[in-house]
Amino acid sequence: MAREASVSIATVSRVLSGEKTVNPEMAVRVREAAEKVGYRPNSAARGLVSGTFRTIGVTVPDLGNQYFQEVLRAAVLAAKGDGYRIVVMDSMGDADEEHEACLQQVPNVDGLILISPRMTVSQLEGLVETGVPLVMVNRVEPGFDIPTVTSDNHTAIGELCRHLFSYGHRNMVFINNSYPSWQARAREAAMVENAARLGFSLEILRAEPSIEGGYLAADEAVYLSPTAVLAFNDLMAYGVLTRFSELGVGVPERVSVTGFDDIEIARHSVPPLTTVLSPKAQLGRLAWRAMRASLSDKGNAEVAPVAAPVILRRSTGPAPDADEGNAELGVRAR
Amino acid sequence: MAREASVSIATVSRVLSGEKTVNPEMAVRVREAAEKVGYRPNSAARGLVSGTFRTIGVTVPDLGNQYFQEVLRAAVLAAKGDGYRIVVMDSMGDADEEHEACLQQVPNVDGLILISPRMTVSQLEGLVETGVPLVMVNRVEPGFDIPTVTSDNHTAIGELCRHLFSYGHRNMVFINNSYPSWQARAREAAMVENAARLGFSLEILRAEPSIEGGYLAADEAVYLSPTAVLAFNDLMAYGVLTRFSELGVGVPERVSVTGFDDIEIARHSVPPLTTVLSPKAQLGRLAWRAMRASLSDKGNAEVAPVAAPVILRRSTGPAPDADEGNAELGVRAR
DNA sequence: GTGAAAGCGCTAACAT
DNA sequence: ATGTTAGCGCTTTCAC
Repeated sequence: MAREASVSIATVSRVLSGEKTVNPEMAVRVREAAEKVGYRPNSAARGLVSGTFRTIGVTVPDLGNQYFQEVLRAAVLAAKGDGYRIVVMDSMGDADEEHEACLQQVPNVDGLILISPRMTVSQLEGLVETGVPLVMVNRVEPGFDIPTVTSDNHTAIGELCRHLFSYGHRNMVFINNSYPSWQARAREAAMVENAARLGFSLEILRAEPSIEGGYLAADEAVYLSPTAVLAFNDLMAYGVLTRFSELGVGVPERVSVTGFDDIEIARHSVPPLTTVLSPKAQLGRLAWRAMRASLSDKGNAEVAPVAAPVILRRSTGPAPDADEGNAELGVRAR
Repeated sequence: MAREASVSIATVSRVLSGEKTVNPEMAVRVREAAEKVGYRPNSAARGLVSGTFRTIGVTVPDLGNQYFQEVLRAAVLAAKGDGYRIVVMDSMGDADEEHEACLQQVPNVDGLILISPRMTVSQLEGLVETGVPLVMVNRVEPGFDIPTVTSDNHTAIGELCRHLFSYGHRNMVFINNSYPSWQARAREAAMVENAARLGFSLEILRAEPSIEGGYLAADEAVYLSPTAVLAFNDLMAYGVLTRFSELGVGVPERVSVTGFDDIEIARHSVPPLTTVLSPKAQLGRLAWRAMRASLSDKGNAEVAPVAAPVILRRSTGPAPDADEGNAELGVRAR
């Protein structure tokens, strides 16, 4: 390729890196030659010398959960807009795997976005020490100076509880993520707080954050005879719905059910799920924006939590044998 | 790091590449030093000189579809077993994007696995010309000497049609993937063939391969008043189910519905979905096996299609006003 | 504006 | 068994 256009390799490099200091007609010649030979710069070599890869790595705990997929997609799109590529790593929920994959990527990327990371604090410390720019999504870790983007679990759960409470619900079960993620802790704390403040009884269960997890937990939940079951996420809520349908437990006549995230399935369940709209696309975009800021070395601005509105659908209704009360908070949606 | 253990960098390289020709106690010293300094070999540099990256790239058209996610996961696991890493690219259904992403990865990977690739034949040709080892999943392209792994659509659809036919169904609608993928063509051809052979009337619709796509196509389908609706995949079938539930169309009393793939959602829909179990994990494993064979330069063994059994659940039943006939083919499952 | 040359962090000969 | 050295394909000074 160097001599296909009869120029030096330095010039080729300049042309393909888009430097303006090249004779235009020579640039054209180079580009044509490149096209002809099918030449593509080797990005490994390029990264080796320039120390920049125009690539950033992202970890997610579960690619099978559409929630992460949507956050991811927004991040990919935003990054692409700035000429960056994203490579994805599915940690499959394993902290060590996640940590190891990150470490492995470090020399090949300009930065790492950790979505709902599960690695331990000391593993996280190790990552920070490599000096790679980091952005965290859905996890707040005090003491770390890492740009962080989250959604406002606290307000959302407050709204959800008020909604159910105003419908007369006084016995609720919260099926939390069995993995002690930051989100799990945050939501559980908010639930406990609301139970105390509003005055309703609350039981907490734990299950795998998947359809099957919710399905399996539903029997235990129904045994506690609540009038409302709140699940950690939509997948679990969906599993609960399925099991309730099998058990003949009417939703929402006998038990109201809520999810979290508002993924596609929430709109399409029977009945459609009342849930919290986690602004997935916005989280993804903000994550990229934070990363871009880190790369260009702007200060690590701590971003405020993104608002997460409650979406009312038909899986929630008045508690059996209760006054209706003032039940219309939030937005009715399909 | 070179002198942290007071050895030459070559020795470090040898130790970390696991060569046995090193003095054990020196190896230990090196490993300890590496641990201490937090040293990790730069895989870009390593790949640059050795020409091998222990990494392979995989493209999928839609990470949001659990189907692809499961194939992927199996491939990742299998590859990891051989010390290979996998990086994922989501082409978001766009052929050009897919092609471009592949080209970009070529200098950084040892091979590429294309899952349900959508790029044109000439784009595929371009990829082949780079000389990168390729494996295709779910697409057969005559004239290309690319190892290919597929599932047996033809037999599966035959079985599905026989099942419905024996239940008395004579008017079927097939909602195909609107994107003309190889799978779409293969399944449509099989449907047409079965309609002709068994003698039932068949209408073909097209829709986006997603829940929403099926949801939207359901109205059109019901307008054709079939007794059975077969969807290209489970996502679409699920959307059909949702819409039918809204429209008050009883499943399976009035219309039977089937999907394809057997992803988690198929077990958990109301009613649970009769579908074709596409052996996702097996496809992923075989893809990796084929890649490994390519890398070690075994001949490109064309693999036989993987069997895809029909799973009978409650979304299919006797056609209205029809004799039951001999309806029990396949396996009843939860 | 362009070419020559140094070197990014490694591995693979080749020496010792 | 270990150290020395030549590049892998690029970008980036530094001359011209």
